[in-house]
Amino acid sequence: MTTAPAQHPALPERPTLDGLEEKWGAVWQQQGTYAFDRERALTLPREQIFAIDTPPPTASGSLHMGHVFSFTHTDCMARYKRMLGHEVFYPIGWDDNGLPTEKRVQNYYGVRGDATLPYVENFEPPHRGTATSTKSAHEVPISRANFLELCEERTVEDEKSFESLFRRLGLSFDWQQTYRTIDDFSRATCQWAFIRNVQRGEAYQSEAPGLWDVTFQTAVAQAELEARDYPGHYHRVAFHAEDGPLHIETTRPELIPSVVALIAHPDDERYAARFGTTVTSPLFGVEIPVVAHPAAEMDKGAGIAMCCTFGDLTDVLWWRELQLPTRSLITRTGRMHHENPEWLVGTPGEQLYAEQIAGKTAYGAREAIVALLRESGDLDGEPTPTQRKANFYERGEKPLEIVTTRQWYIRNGGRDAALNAELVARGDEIAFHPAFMRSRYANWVAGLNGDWLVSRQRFFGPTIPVWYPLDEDGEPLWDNYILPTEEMLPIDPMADAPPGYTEDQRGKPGGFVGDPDVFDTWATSSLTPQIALGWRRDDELFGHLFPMDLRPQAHDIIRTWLFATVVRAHWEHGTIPWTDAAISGFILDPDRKKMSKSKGNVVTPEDILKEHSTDAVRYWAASGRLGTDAAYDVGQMKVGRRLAIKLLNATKFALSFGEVEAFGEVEGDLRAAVTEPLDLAMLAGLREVVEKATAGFESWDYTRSLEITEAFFWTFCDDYLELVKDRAYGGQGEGPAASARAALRLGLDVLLRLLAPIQPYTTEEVWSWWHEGSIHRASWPTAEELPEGGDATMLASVGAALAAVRKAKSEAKVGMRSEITALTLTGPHAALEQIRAAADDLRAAGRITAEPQYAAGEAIAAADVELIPAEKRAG
RNA sequence: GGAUGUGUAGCUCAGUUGGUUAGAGCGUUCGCUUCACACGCGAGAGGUCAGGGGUUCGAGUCCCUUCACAUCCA
Repeated sequence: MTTAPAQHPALPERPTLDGLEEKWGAVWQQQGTYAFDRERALTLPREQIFAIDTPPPTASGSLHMGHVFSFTHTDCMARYKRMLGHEVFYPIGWDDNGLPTEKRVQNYYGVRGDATLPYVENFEPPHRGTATSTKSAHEVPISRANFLELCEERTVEDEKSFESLFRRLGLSFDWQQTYRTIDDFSRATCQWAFIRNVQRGEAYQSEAPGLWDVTFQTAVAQAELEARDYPGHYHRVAFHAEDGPLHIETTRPELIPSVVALIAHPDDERYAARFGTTVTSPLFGVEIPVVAHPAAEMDKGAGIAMCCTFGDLTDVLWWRELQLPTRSLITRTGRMHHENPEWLVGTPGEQLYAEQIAGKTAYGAREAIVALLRESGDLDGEPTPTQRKANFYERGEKPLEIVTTRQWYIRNGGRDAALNAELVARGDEIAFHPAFMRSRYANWVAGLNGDWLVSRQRFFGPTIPVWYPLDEDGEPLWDNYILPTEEMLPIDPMADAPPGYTEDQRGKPGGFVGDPDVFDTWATSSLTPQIALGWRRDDELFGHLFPMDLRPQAHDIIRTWLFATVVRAHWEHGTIPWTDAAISGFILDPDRKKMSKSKGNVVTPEDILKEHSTDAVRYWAASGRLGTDAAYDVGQMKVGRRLAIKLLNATKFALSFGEVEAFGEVEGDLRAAVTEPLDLAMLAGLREVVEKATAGFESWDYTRSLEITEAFFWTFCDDYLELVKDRAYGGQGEGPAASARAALRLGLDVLLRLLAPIQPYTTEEVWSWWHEGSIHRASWPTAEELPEGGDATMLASVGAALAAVRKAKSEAKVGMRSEITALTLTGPHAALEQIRAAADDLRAAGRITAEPQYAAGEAIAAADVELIPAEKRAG
């Protein structure tokens, strides 16, 4: 029930948006306005809780308008749910681990992690943000532990700038519900979830050819790949057979020493006679078979390809399906093996390899081999330039190599059709907003071709909690791996000894070694629901709130973050991790280009917020629908700013007419004071607005809700407020004045609450002028709280009559103060009746001094207007 | 090449199960110091709904097709 306080509202002389962020930000923080009430949540039925799996920003990453955009979307929903009375669980975490942080630390401090170095006490890095060179030669190698200390230092600092932005943006997080993906609890959660996967057979280790980044020297997963055009040259090279040369075309002649087969398409007539025969490789003289496989592309190059284990993923396919030998040449550093490969022993190529190839980079080896081919006459013609698609690590600059390594994998349906179908079905259980984003998910899952590789040969991340016993010769017994117990977590197998061993047995025959790797960053962030809700730490809360309600995120990481989270929840809990996924689009610059640092078109969000005010920027963000890319549009921010200022001024004006009680009989219930048909008409229109605005939020369309409310608010200001202001001042007596004042208050009370999720600062400021408590803890408006009995079309009719009067003055090019001494209003009969019923309001607003004439007509219009131009004021 | 989305006023975008003359804001033009707001108010101009074909009494909306753009995956 809306009640008017006894004292006159304290209205500011000249309301302003300036300073509202500081003023209300401090109040919200101090009063815990957005605090999550765990005890209340546990007593509520699940459907009255709204739990959000907030995206933890990469602390070392840059702040950009995309953060402002998507976080505002989620915050609008969170605020709506909170006003509905839901207990909102809205945590904020920081994604610290991973390569972005390592790169930032390397550049910021001028250091490089080196696992072979010992820890140095009180290490002082050469730079703190002052490094001028990013060349690795200028980086100081430091121990893993020292490196981790610097990662820790840097991320804590970087988090502060995010916090500052998020607070100014007015995000209604509970800042007590925070986590860092590198903190002890997150690491323990990550390790324990993995151990459970291992124990149930959902994770396994395998020695297999995999994608490898030679720059970062780490394995890379399918989800981190990026196919890019990469310039190369086709080299037409002759292989030798008894009946003459067989030419192939290759972009990677340096791999000729490791060729294991020549492969053509089974339907390719040109090579049909060759299948089953052998040829010898040029220079090296290794005998290899010519075989058929449908993956050979007939129209590419010569139509016959050399298979090297391994040059690319097709080689891996052939190697697996045709059971070809493994002849690995490229090492983890990207250089050719130093030792002579055993398959070259005794061939003409043995000496050649040792002298010309061993230890060279792939590029150097290529140059050498091309020169040798030219010399031997096996190079046919000159190399011709070509563009090929090569796989890159998304953060890397060199094409990935394929290297055989021992790694850990989590099963994700990439090698198991039944599991794949189950995971696709999980996607069907989740409501995507917008719904078409489910296709992204389904396409990705269906297209997987391998399990999820989680080992990374990096530093800053939860360690893989596994030890391997060593046999009497000091060789690891991989399959007898040792896992820690739950109480030990988090552990570092490179620093902690496994159960039953002591540290001095590390690396000794009969002792143990630790797995040196860390987890893929998604292996931790795929557990954000578990981390945020305190799985294993607060099982009561976790049990009640999991699965959560909402995962908000951008569409580019559906294949990574969203999918990985689904995989982990599927294995550990047998459920989806949340019921809804809200997918935000990207921010494009005005030229419709994606904004990015490399394009130099980024703007600094905090500056934008200060320049336009938070509520203005939030208005822009809330004007972008889920799933739709949005333009960075200063114009929209200005519109939002105008709306906010209008809220200030209109509310001040509406309250300034005086208290409703002054006219007696009201007894606090404003609804009883609303008696005039025009006032009831306005409120009837608002009842419809409340229903539509609520329906908008319910269908995750906060933009629709905003549009509906905003449009009504402008009509409220331009037409209704103009029509009733004379009456509200008392121009028609006390009862009609009370009706207008009460209707204005009721209307604004509802309008402010409808806009509160979008413009939290302005609505809070205005609300405070005549209410106790935060608007953000007030209840979401309902149609029922407004009086019935009005006819919403009446305001439209009277408003149209007012517009007709204004048009007459505008066309006469006179001021709106000009007096109208005669006019005829035309329109449909019903509309004229409505206008007649509000004739006094219309005459006051239009300065119509004569009694208007009424005449039937099609549209509402003013005719036969006589007016006296207002005297122009001096100055 | 595949998937998904988009194409409506100069710009940014709405347009519900198909239903009068296709809407809003910005910008633009003209006018107005009107006792909340000049960060304001009022009025006007501005569209072959990407092209073509079809279904229908009726299509921006449904179907087919072509084109363009974007994103993701090959």
